[in-house]
Amino acid sequence: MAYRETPRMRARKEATRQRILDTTQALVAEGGFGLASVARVAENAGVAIGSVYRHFDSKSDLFAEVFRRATEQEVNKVAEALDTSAPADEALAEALTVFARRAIRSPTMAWALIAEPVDPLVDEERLRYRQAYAELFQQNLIRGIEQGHFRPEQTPQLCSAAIVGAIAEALVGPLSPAAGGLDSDSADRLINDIVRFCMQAVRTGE
Amino acid sequence: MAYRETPRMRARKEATRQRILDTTQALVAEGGFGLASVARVAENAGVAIGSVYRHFDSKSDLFAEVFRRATEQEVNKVAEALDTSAPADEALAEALTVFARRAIRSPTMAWALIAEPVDPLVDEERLRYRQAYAELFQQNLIRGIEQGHFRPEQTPQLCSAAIVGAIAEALVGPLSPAAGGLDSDSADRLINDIVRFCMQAVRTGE
DNA sequence: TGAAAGAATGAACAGTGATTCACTTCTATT
DNA sequence: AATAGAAGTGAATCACTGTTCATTCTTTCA
Repeated sequence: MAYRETPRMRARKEATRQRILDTTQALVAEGGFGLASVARVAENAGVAIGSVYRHFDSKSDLFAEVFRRATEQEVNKVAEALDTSAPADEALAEALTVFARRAIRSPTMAWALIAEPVDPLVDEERLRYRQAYAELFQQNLIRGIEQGHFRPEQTPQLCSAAIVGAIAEALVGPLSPAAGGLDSDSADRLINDIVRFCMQAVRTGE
Repeated sequence: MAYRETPRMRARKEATRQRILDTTQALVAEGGFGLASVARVAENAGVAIGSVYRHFDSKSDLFAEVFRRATEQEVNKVAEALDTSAPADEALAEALTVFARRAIRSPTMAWALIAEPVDPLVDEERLRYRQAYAELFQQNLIRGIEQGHFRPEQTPQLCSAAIVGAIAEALVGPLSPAAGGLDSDSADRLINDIVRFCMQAVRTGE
């Protein structure tokens, strides 16, 4: 035996792996999973096509991991916003604001994570991700109902789906093909409108 | 000159054209535009692949026309529901019910029309279709605001997008991968929940 | 240094699907 | 019946991607 994996090599391999992941995520943010062909990923990452397959079993695997990474970030941000001692309605408003602001900042990524059809493997991840959101919102809605802020007769699971859909469509639908980015004023107005829409939908009449 | 187009021939051509359109629409309803490859369309329509290109310049053209047809039906149904002398809020509730019921009846078609990424040409049509909905809802919302049923500070265009998104996501998201169809009881409950969500979102607190 | 073993490479392959076009079949007219 | 002109055909072509693997390059260690 003349060769053994050494820490240096392991670190280098890991770095390449991360570079491939970063590159892919950047491509997805730019044009969805559809833009991230293996050839393009390889080129942007500065490796050969074959090397991608040294680090990932298949393109689906790579995509699933990118999806997981990107999603985790988003869910964590929302979870953070909901994890507060403030009243449930305020917490929800804040969480929706965070969600919307981040989606506006990268609408293509938002679309890719929420709605782009990709692959059965990614769809599996997507279910988990929906589940994660649903659980977060569900807890918040239950808390809000207890506190008397939210209407008690609504179905939390459905409402969270409807909220996600409302945000996604309001953002990526009418706005993504339009001029590059919207100025921060209209972005703020948009976020306010969306949050108001969703809050009003779940909130009790006071 | 030995051949001239005759009414009989024109009718036959038109019939084939319609058959291709019908077949394509059926495939889209079954599995989205992705299922409608030219080869499959041709086979199901009982013509050769090349014949499809006698009737349509390209697959994109065919898709755009199918999209237009299918969409027009939906928009008309919603317009019908909104065109009433009843109060604006009742009209909206009815329109949303119609929209949701029809989407539930053919969720794949709903998804294909609302969200499936297809083609720049279809995207153009999609914008027109959004515009059509936005105009319909906008008029209704304006009427409802005048009548004091809807909150005056909301942005009609945004709200209609949010509504479309909420319905779409609530329907196709959590429900399409599940068992084939849902029984009529849970379908009714789902429709009620969605309509309630949207109505509550735009309606004034009374 | 040199041999062993892993890492990297990218041309070649395979699958898919839109589009073309040389050819056949059909229709209407003389 | 003969024929011009249109409709119909589907195998071949083109374009695009994911995946493989024989070959080359690097790293390690005796």
